Amino acid sequence: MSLKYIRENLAGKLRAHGINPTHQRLEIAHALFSRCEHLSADQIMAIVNERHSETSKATVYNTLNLFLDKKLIREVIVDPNKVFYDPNTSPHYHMYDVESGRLTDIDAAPVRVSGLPSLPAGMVTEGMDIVIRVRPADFPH
Amino acid sequence: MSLKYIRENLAGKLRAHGINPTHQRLEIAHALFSRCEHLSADQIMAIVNERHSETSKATVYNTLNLFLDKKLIREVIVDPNKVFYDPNTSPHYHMYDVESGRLTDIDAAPVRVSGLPSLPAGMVTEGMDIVIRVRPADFPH
DNA sequence: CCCTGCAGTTAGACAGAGTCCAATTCCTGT
DNA sequence: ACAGGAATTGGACTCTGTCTAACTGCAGGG
Repeated sequence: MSLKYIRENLAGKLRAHGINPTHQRLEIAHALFSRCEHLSADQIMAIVNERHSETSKATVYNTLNLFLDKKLIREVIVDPNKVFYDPNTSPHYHMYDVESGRLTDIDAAPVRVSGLPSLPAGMVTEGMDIVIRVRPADFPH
Repeated sequence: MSLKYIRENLAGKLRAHGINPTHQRLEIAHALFSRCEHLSADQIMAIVNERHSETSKATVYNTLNLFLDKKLIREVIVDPNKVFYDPNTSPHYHMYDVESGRLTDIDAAPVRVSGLPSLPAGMVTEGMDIVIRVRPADFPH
């Protein structure tokens, strides 16, 4: 599976979500989807501009918000300082290592949650986030 | 139950958590515990300085972080822009109205979660956060 | 009663994430 | 080649939160 192949897939993926696949958008999508990690905006900008500065901060944010809007990626809010962007849009939850800041996926399929109250009238669920905060056993509390 | 009574309780509460109850700390504790809501740092500062400016930004943040440290309050991270401080330290989860930004408690007692994977070796759980994101049914998607 | 010392508070400078805007560049269709 | 809309850009700006160095105020000892 060549890089070219990945990129062509990416362009199709963007189009499938109604996004015009420009050069910068492909770069950013590639950063997110090639390594399947949770990245923050500044990490993405660093990756995209590794060789030589090609993409501005404004574009990175524009693009990420566009991707969010078109439901190509998800936003994970666990750290008060920054948002993580998650290329995995299948139902899943997260485990957050508070020491290292590392974020791991938890498949939602086997998870069952019961005993939740019913929603207030006129409200609908957008989604449910579960974050398990963990730390190394020897980490100074 | 007079205001005085509430305040004396508060002072005791702070002392019980190893916090020296100064004037500013009591003001901030009162803002959080009298109305049992989820407030952000700037909301707290606005409340405390309603009459005349008495408490600086630095003190508000110092105090909130001190309260967090001493486990008098909890931090709720649902909004990318700001942290909410939660005076309710009993086990509970949250419902977040993405339109209004309003945050409501969900008692943890009746809730059961099963099917979670086991923790990686050497890791311990700090806690589990569940956030149900809701919106009005007629809210423009 | 006045020192001394320390905990708490303060203003303001600073840092980092994210937004906004006006100007420019890039495409695409003709 | 050209016009027009979409995308991108740098830079200024806002906002949340932190840091620092100076200041305040109180408690305990002489």
